[in-house]
Amino acid sequence: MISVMIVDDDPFVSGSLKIILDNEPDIEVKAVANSGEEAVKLAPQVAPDVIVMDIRMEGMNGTDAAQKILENGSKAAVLFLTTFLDDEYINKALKIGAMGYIIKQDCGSLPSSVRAVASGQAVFGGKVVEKLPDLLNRKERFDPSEFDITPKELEVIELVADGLSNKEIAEKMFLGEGTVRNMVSSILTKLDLRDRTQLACFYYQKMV
Amino acid sequence: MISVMIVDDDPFVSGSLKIILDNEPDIEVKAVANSGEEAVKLAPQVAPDVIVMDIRMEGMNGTDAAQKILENGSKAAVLFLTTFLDDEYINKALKIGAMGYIIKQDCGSLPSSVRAVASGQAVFGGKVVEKLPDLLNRKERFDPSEFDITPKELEVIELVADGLSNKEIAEKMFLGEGTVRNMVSSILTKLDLRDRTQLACFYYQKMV
DNA sequence: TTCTTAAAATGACATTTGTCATCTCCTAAA
DNA sequence: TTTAGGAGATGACAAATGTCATTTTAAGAA
Repeated sequence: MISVMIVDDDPFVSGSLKIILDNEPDIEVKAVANSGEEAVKLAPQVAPDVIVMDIRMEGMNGTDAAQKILENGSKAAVLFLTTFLDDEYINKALKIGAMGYIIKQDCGSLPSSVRAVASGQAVFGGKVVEKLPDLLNRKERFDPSEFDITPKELEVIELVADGLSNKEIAEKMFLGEGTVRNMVSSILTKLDLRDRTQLACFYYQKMV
Repeated sequence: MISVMIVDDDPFVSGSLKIILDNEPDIEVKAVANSGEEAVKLAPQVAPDVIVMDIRMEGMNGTDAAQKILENGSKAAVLFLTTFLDDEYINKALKIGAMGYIIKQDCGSLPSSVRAVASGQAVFGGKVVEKLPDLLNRKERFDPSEFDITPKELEVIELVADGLSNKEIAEKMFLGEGTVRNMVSSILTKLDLRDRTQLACFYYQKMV
């Protein structure tokens, strides 16, 4: 039997998660916390095998709470939930030793993810993995807002620096090829560069 | 019902895996391949949801086989098995879009891993995750003689990776523009790349 | 609702790029 | 000496790229 603690500041969400997980014969929700602080307090008493935790919460956020809990000696495997792709958190989640990072939307996969995490495997939402190499390598000594580079443009930059053609980028981002061309063009203007190769060089010299 | 194909060049291992997985009510082993080549051949007919594959095999290795299979349009989620921590393979596995990378030893977690992978989550053995940040940052050293890159070609590569156009490179090296074009073309062939941007990426990822 | 603005797409265009066949030198080996 | 081979060059060509003007679409503000 896998014992679970759920942490989410939205009672509706935590309630739903509890129902989903309690419905599984081999999973038991032992506690529900409505904030990071409460989770830190409950963890030692409950001693769950798995902690399912929202990463973005009012007050103490998910990663900080998890860090505290693990520092306090908990053996729990932490499985983070996120509504969308929070790039910024993945790094920290990995660093503190989280065992999972999945998208809230596909709750259908939650039980199997909990089991996998309980058995010592690490689980990531599919989309997260695709970005993993980029995310871990990025060192951010470049401030995109400085040149008002939009998030979408940043994505294009990373794909160009991965060697993709405009057509490939278009497919990956669900845009028209011409659009990508325009975006690249606009990026080049903003960064005062001439072509995509210079953009790739810029990326590796200034952004990685 | 999750359909699975098992790939391992050790019949004892593949047999054991089949027994373990067939024992699960919601998992069905549809095929067992004893080599990478066989897996590539079988994949289109079997069309499994998940491919459980040994990463280190005689003949075609796991990553190459998986790459081929995915290129052929298979929608399968690939779950790699490894006897211990094969650092070298993780990078490539991630790059080709593998959905799992776990340790053979803890077969107890295999069913739950298969389920998680089938539901679109990515799964990694616990120890793998700890090493992930290091692994992704490390770059394999590049040996120019390996690809018989001439010294002059090496110079061209560096200039391309500096963002220069063919014309600029030609001026700098006192060559014709066409010659530079041919040299770049030859370099691309040798390194199995498509265009100068990919060459620049290659340079920063493998050569600097 | 209408108006406004930003994002996305289109089409036309010049340029760059990558590939290939071919040609000219030049040099080293026979 | 002849010859084979490499480096460099040329021309032709298709494809990809970057730029620009313009249009369509979607979403918000009025």
